[in-house]
Amino acid sequence: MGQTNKKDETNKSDRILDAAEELFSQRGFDGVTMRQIATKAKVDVALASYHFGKKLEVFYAVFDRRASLLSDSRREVLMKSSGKTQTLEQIIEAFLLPLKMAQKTGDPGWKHYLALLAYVMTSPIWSKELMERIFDKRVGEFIDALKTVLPKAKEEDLHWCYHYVSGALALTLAQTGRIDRLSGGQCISSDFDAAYERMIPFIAAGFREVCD
Amino acid sequence: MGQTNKKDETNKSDRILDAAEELFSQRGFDGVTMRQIATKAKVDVALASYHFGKKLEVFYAVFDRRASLLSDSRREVLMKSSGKTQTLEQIIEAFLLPLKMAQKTGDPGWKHYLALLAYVMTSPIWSKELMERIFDKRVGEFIDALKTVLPKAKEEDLHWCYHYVSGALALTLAQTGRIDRLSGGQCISSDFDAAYERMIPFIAAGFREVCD
DNA sequence: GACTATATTCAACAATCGTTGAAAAAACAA
DNA sequence: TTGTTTTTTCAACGATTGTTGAATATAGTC
Repeated sequence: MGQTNKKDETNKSDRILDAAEELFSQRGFDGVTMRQIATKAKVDVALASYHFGKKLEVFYAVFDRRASLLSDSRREVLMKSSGKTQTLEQIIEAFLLPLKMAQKTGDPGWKHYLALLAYVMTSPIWSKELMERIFDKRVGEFIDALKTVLPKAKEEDLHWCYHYVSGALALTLAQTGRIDRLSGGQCISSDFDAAYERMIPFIAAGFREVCD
Repeated sequence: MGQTNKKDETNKSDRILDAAEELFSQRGFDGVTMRQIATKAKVDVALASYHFGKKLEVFYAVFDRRASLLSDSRREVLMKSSGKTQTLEQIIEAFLLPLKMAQKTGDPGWKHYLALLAYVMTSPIWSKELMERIFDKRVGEFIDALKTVLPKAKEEDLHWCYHYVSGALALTLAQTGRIDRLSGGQCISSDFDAAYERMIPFIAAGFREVCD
């Protein structure tokens, strides 16, 4: 096999996924052609089909590659902190931590993937089949954790509040650059630290108001 | 002219925009072909080009058609309530009111348009040119109104909090159906009343926590 | 070395894309 | 009516799309 060394950056199979990841995150599934992916990966057009099959399967491969890493990390963090008595803020922080860590790696691939995740989360067509597959499981665990600190909360209210969290998060991951423009440069889309720092107290206060 | 009666539902020019609106909101710009638009509008393929020009200009025409209506309505509501002393909740409610009203018309066109707006808001490529054109102006007015009830707020915090609002709103408008699934049918994506009802106290509490 | 399996390239396919010019139809003005 | 303008249809264009089969190159095994 020519694919023994998985960390080799000259590995063409990985280069294809990297290129596809960046392009899909910016232009969406239909806005990207197989030839654009191949060109960016510096690879022949036919090679992507050889390794992954149809264009749709390339998209799935890109999405799945980091989905489990993210979801597993989220489960681990939530489980680890579950036994102890904890605050609402700590639960929210635990939920956001894997995303923060992914960003912190400095790997541009993760930055692109988070934008792709935002694209999938907000898309009526992709949301169902792709979020259901991996990420939906974690939401139930998150909401269960919230119930321990918000015992009076109605199930319906919890889900709507999670919906707001999910939306705020998605727009952050999307990094559209709009907040840069609206704030006159005072805020920066890619500044995830600034985003998370305020998001936690913002969300916690919202949950307490609606669910407590 | 064959286009005298603007309200005639057999008006082909309008039918094209209606069809394009629905398709673009579901599949995005690149996921829709001129032929799909024409087929849904029951019109020849060439007619869309005749009336609006390039495909991109069809997209712009769809976006612009309702953008000013929405933005003007938002300015009006914000202005009308500006003089009086008002609560944080009232300011937020005023900001959301035009969207609520648009939904309340029962016109499926508006429902599709709001989903299209969510698509544009969360897209790195469309957000800049399309949101800047019309909607960005209203955000400054909204934040100015917030300053009157949150005098101690830092500009940076206000913008980040608005960013969370914008995200929560976008995901609501997108109507992805995910909350239906996660909540086991207890919540429904298209139930804007339920979404807004909780969004206002949620957001208000968040603003107070971060900006007060 | 020879042999095999995997990886990559090349060339080309049918299908579909957005767009256009000319013909035909409809609406309008006189 | 006749003439004029606008709208709509028709047919087709060249370009690009995803995908494939055969040819070539590379790596692995003996």
